[in-house]
Amino acid sequence: MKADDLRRRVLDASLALIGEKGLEGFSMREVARRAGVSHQAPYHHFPDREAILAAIVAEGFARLRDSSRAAFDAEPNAARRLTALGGAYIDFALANPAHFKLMFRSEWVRAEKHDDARACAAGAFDVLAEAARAVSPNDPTLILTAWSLAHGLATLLLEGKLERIASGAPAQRAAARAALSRFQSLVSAEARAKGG
Amino acid sequence: MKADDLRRRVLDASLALIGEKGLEGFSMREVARRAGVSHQAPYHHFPDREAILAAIVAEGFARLRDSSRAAFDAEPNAARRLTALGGAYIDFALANPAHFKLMFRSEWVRAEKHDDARACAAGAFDVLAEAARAVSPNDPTLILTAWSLAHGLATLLLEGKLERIASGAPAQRAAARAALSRFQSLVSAEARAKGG
DNA sequence: GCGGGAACTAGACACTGTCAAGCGGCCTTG
DNA sequence: CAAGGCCGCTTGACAGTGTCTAGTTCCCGC
Repeated sequence: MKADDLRRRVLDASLALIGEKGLEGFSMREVARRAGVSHQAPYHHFPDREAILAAIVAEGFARLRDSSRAAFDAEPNAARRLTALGGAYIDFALANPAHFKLMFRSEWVRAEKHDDARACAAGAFDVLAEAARAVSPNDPTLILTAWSLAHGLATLLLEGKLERIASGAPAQRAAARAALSRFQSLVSAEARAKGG
Repeated sequence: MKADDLRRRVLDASLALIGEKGLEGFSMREVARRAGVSHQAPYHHFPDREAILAAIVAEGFARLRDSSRAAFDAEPNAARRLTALGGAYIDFALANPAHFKLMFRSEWVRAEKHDDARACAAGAFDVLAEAARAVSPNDPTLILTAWSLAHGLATLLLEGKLERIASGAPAQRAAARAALSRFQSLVSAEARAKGG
């Protein structure tokens, strides 16, 4: 078998399995079965079950970092850039639900124990921090407010908890976008009030 | 055994177990062991594992509803009331981490499938909706923005993801409070701008 | 006193994650 | 070319899980 070929196959099988059956449907042995190997073969590439999930977490943070960076570079206006980052955050969560859930559920992966996951997470965070500083340099609270808003929207959306707000996934997605731009206009209104 | 005595003991043992070992440490058989009964006894009070967790979810939403209502009644000013509700939301999450996580993680409990959990959730939601309407009656977006902010803060706090923002749990808690009041001042500034 | 059901126990089954041991082929070294 | 060793993988085992099926014990209404 090609070098690390099985490693990649295991990760792909894991993602497919989680996509089909949800996080609780993930199982070492089922992954091995889907990869067409014995139930112990994956242990030659990952020390244990959590290591597989940690690799997915690292991949997730890397993707989030990259798409955040792309959104950052595409929008020159500082206030709109923060909103664009929020949109990228939500888009990422919806496009990679398995990754996203694992990234923020310590009962599945204790991300801080896995070096590459932590490094990728730091990279993604830095983009957001830079964008928040560009809006108001001396305000450490803005980054937390913006992040929490985007994170809350993404998790509630992903868990289907917004049925009471809007009916159906597309309407919920639109509502989330509206909340983001609402936040942007709140920030802008404050900036104008201070400025004039 | 007294009627429903074991039912309560099972729930308490479950919460204690989750508190000690986390969600992933929860096990039907260990709960039975701690309740001092055979591994099958709990099945006489709950159809399956998820039903135990669903009962915890219902209890959680009931508590959240009650403490939200208390916060609502204690604060007459509409804008400050929304912030107070956000504070109550975060306090609830920190005081009942096992409840809170289960309430919003569909891989453990599909809350919508359990009637009493759904009813209690609706009750809690109504308090928030009423408070948001009091701030601005014709703005369906405000409730989602406020809820998402509080929810994002609570989950990030609970998962220990704010280490990059502030070091140590007390500082992170303070940062979350700051984000909430920052949001309140954003909303107030907008209201003044519109008013004048 | 008796039938029936409710609360509980005991045993089994298929499944899980992981440890230990074994096997075949390639790479290095002699 | 032969020998040794390691790497990737397989097989088998073990303890633990959720849940099904079958008992057992005890109380309550007739």
